[in-house]
Amino acid sequence: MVRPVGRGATGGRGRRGPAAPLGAARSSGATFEPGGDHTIRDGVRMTKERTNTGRAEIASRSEDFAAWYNDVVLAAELADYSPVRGCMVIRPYGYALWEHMQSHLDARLKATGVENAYFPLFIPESLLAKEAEHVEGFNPEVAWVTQGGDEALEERLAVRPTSEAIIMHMYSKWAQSYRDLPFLINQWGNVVRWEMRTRLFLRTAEFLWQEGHTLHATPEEATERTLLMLDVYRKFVQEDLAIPVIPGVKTASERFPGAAETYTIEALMGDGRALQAGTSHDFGSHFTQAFDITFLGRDGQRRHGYTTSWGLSTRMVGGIIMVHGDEQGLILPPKVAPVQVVIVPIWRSDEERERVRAFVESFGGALGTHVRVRTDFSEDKTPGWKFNEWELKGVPLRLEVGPRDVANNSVVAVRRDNRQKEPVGLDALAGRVRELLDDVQRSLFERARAFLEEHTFEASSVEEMREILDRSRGFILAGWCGSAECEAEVKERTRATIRAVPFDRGDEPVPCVRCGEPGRGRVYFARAY
RNA sequence: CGGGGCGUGGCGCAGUCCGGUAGCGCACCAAGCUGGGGGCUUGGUGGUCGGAGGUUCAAAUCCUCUCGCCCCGACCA
Repeated sequence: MVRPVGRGATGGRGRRGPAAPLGAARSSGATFEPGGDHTIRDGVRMTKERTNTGRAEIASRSEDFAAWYNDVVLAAELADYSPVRGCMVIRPYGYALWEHMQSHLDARLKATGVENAYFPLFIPESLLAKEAEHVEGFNPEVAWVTQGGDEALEERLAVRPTSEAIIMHMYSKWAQSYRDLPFLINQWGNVVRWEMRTRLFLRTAEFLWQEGHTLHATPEEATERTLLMLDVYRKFVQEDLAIPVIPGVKTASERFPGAAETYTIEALMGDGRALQAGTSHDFGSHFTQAFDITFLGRDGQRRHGYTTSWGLSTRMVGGIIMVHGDEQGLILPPKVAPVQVVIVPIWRSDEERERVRAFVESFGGALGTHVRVRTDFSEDKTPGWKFNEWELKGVPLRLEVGPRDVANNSVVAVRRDNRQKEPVGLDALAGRVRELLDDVQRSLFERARAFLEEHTFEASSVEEMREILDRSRGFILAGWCGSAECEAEVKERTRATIRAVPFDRGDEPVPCVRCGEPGRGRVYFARAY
């Protein structure tokens, strides 16, 4: 819900006038915040005498994170609700962000030898049903096509919830000899999962992602691939999206249907809830057995191959919003920001405007060859309005250019993450812009890393976990004996799940938070999206 | 699937209890003044009140049915 500004909303920016009388609260109710006071955000009613500035206002991040998130997505024009239940429209600004994410990730995937291809959206039921755990896992959320035109189909078609089935089918056709292997194929596309409850970017019935599928001659090679791709994700998310992650293994209950092992990178959102940022699955020979994928080895023996798959979705757009955003709106990591630098010209008279325009043109073009620059010369908005608008949209760096700057042969640079202003002479502009963008990228990561560290706790009992989760959400490192019973019990009592069993948990025996039996090292628990 | 809320110009809402022929702010259009943190004035455009039935002289308002969306819980990238 996006409301006009000037209604005395809490935590708003740059608003004047007395606080408006309180109206009906948001229907959404309270959201709990780390260390927050659990207030319900007050929706505020319009009054006739109040003057509005007419700009979209967003909820306070600290008071109602969920409402803030929705408001930011809508107000920054990343996405909008569609007439189709559970499906959203990704708007140009949001799609541009996704495209930049794609190009960074795509390059990283290709650097490991992966090639892109495209497989059909429709998957015959008989194929989907071949791997038992796989069907069972996805059944509840599969959308089916039963009719084409006026004709009922002989076999119904699943709208892919994931593409293992169709790709394994093709792999069985293509795999002949060990000389053909490995198959390293990635697909950028959409999938459909009939979700009960949806949220913009975080969980929609249809979403965009990439899914990579590989086939190998040996289990070792498949495992190596699985871990390699997890590391590609880790680097992409940390270096390009500036989001620190915890890599690790999923427990059996959190494992992908049909996988022998599922690996994950887990990120921590600004409200202290965890988000799975990417997953990589080692299937062993589950799928090659089910789909009869065999090849002839060097020794003349026919044997089954080993497969992997790994995916990262538009959900990470939500991750960027929830990790970096602030009360003013989005903050985008420079590497993937659709607009990295926005130039806001300032003028009073027509004469000044033309002088400023000429000045901007004198350096804007050159700057634009290095970074993604947008100049906002629209005449119907004041500079102040533009400042707020582009901050809402998360542009990492703003250059203010007015008559004073023209006179000084300089501009005023303002970074989005901390709003620090500095004058920059034209001769140093290109270099300084690059430095500032790099520094914003770095600072965002550092800030997020500090947040993650400050919100990672140790607990030695379930009670203690509950206290921590009530007081200040985040990751909780705790001992776990390895049993599904204890895992389920903890979930039941705390709503926190095991997000990852870290690779570096050490050998120290630690008593299980629930039963006290020693397990190896500690695992990460959290309430998750 | 359970619980809650909401559908009235593009957006946000009032009006619904107590029927009388639709209103406010913003946005939008025009003009002028403005412009270094969400400007001001004046004048305008725009709505079969989610849909279908019904009651009535008269329905946004009352009755019945229906569709959709959002939020909160159980499942999931």
